[in-house]
Amino acid sequence: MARWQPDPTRRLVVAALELFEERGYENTTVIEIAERAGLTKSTFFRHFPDKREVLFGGETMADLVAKGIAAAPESATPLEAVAHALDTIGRAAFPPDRRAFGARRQAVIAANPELREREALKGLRLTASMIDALVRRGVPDLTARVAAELGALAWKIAYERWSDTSGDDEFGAAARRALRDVREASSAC
Amino acid sequence: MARWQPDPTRRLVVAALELFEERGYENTTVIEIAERAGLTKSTFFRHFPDKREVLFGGETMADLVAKGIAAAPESATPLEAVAHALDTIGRAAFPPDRRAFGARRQAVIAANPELREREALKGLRLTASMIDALVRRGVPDLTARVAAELGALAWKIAYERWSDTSGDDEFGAAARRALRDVREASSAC
DNA sequence: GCAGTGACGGGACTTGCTCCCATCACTGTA
DNA sequence: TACAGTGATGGGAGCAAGTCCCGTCACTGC
Repeated sequence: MARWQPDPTRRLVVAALELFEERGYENTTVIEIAERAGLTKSTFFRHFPDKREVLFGGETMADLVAKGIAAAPESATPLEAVAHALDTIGRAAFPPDRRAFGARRQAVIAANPELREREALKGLRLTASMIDALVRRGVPDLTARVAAELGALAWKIAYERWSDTSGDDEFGAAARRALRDVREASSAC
Repeated sequence: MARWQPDPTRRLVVAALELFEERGYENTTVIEIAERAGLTKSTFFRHFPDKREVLFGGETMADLVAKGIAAAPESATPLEAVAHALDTIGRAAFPPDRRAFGARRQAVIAANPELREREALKGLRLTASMIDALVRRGVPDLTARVAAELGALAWKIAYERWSDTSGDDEFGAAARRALRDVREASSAC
């Protein structure tokens, strides 16, 4: 018999999400999460640097976006490069079967200030990563900052729509629509 | 003789900033901050909800921006309303004699992940507040979100320039220039 | 003179998080 | 078959953040 059950990281995430839904983030102890996953506190902190991160670990969106922007055709404008990146990400990190998980995760995050704070930090990282990738393409600094900010907003809107709706959209389509909407709105400011 | 020294909140902020500069945020204990201010841990947590907040408390930028947007002339476009708000804030919350403090504060925040995280949350609050104020003016939701995002970026750039430079600019002027730059950049995306 | 009031001191307690060491199924090698 | 690594986990000591509750005492108004 195997010494340990497989995929401890995933088990911790599932246990945490369940407990946060049942009794709220702040009424849940790291020890309780670990126990439900059949592990201990020590092991929890070997898989995640802190309690909040259990809902944010895994695929780092910032890296994916940076790669996507770098891979965009050279002729693309800044926002077109961002669109290319969002499209790539949709295929890589948001398969349709993860939508239900995404919706539950979003609800838990929205209900807790600490988790919203961590989400805000991830947003900053995403933006910083986009700025960096755009500057590497030769985009002027200020233009890159604006394009990244608009791209991050589009990403946020797309993720909201994708996880909230019960339709059968894929993330890429939602992202394209969101970016188009953001573009239109920015010319109406 | 008075029972307590005056302005305990300010004394705590000053003590915290000094200690963070001397030995770093994470090598500084709440007890140490309180002791340098001539107080105790209990009193610290009566003035601030947590350790991070000691550098973010006080004038809440989100409220000021909301008031500034609401007070803008009715004919103003979304971004003009934002400009009006930034201008008002400059006069109210960023007198020239606070620039040195602002620069020290920024350096400490930049050096620590926890403080950057809190700053990111404040940024979200600022944006949310701007969106709300714009929607109240009848601005469509998506337009409001984009204008708020651009406004928040302008605010950030203005604060960076204002606290970093040794010139004699006032915050309002820096904000106007930043918003104009952001506007130009957004049409180059 | 005298009973509130309210800011502060102080200590007990929970929990997040770190560190260090022991355990033991699995691995490759002789 | 034997045997010394390896590496993920268990477990416990310890520190600091943050909460709670209660006592203290200069100030206040009557």
